Amino acid sequence: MKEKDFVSSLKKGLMILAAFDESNPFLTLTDLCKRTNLPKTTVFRLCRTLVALEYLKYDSSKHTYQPGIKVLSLGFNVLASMELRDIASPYLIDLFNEVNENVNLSILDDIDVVYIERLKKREILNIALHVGSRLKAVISSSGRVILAFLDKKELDKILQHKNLNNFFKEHNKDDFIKMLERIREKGYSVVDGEYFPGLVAVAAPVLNRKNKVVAAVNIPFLKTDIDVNQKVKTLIEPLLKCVKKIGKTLPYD
Amino acid sequence: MKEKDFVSSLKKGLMILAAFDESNPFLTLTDLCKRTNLPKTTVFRLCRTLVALEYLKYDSSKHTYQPGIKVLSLGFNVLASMELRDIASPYLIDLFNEVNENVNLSILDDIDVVYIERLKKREILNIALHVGSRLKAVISSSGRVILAFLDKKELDKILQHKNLNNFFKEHNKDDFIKMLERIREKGYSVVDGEYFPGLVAVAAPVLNRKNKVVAAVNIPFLKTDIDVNQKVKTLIEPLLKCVKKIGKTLPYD
DNA sequence: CATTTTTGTTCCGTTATTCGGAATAATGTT
DNA sequence: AACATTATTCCGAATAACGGAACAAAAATG
Repeated sequence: MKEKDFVSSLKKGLMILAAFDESNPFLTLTDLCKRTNLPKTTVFRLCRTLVALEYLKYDSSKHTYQPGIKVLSLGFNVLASMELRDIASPYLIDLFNEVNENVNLSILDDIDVVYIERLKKREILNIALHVGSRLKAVISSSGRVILAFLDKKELDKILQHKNLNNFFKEHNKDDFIKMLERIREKGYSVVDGEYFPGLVAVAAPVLNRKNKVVAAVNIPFLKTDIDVNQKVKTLIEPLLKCVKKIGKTLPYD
Repeated sequence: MKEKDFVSSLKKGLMILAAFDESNPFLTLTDLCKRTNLPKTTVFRLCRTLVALEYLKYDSSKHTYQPGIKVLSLGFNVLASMELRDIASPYLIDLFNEVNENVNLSILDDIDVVYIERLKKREILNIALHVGSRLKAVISSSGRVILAFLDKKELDKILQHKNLNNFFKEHNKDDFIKMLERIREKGYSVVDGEYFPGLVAVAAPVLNRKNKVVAAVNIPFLKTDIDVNQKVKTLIEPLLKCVKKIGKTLPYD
């Protein structure tokens, strides 16, 4: 289990930073111990270091740690280096204004789909996903549409991933591939309630000028009393226009 | 120089992640050595660890490292935990649509102002600032307006910060404080070309229901041939309305 | 194409540093 | 006030991080 030449204290430190999430922005020392399975003293020492580096903030009155805003600069150095996001952003705003629904931009990372931009309506009910959130590609509308437009070779590599074994116990692989083919023909994907009951999403691929998928834009909505097919129809045209515009604006590979 | 009980390998690992930025998304091993002043072998070992943890990606053909998208999840755990951003976002879109200028939301962190949301026009010329970017509070419109609405005690603490010594060699401190008072009276700040020649920005404070500043919204624009005062006048009203709405929607402290 | 220079990777002995159990201190709880 | 929980300090042991040097692989140069 021991990996060779591996700086474990770095790993442990990052485990601590990663322990915080949306629903747990404040954690005490013991919380962190539980979440990381590291001994108290170790966590304490690492936290002290992270506080000194300002990646963590400590509230001495409540004995809670909180990620410092400085970690943003880590993450955003990645985003900033993504031309895609910059280019897409204005077109996404247009789309958002046109359809008046939430709009997301995501890319494929390993077997996951990661949100890199997100425009949200003012709503009480909102899906707890944000920029940086990950979803299994196989279950999300964006993921499926990206997979559908991938080269066979790349697709195979992903579908063989061990972490998808469970998924393919419940879903026939050949059927899944056939479904992807149908998505490719149509040019967009629709996921209706599979991820979460009552939640529908349509997604379209962003193709660069070499016709390679680089991202996907999706529009999720709740099916209350509306006719889903009708709704999808009204969304598809603006969505497809949007991804086409983004693709055209992208630089060559 | 040695700090007590300090996990230095964690620090070094984070130095590596922090070495990447917008203009340097790809770095080689030697690049990283230069930027961090760490010995080759050490950097190599740390990079190997970060790659294994997927916080770094390695392109073996070009011998370059690149931050993995996974670091996003670190940074965004912070953002996600910020109700403020969530609440403000839709109002910022409204403002953006209304004035058709870039719109930024930022908060104070130490003596810096950090962007936590940013809406951008489709433009060739764009300021190279993004979510996570930091600016000295004393020189930015957002920073100044936040400072202006701070308690005297908090303000003093910031103005005494050692890293501002240089600033207060060139600027008289009393004059600066008087300027802040004027900003407070007006309710907004205007920075005209002080940060960058030809760049103007107006900013207004987001006050929570206890009348405490929690953030600022600003609108930057380039003064080409337009009348700056005129332009400012047209922006102020929508801007002030926007921050008021955000403030009202915020939860109690 | 041969030579030199730069850059990346492995090796390995040394020692500093991380480690974590146990003791102590500080908080909170009943 | 007694107890329980959580945070912090201490310290000796052992590991794991360190970095110089040697080696390998690319690039650059002539």
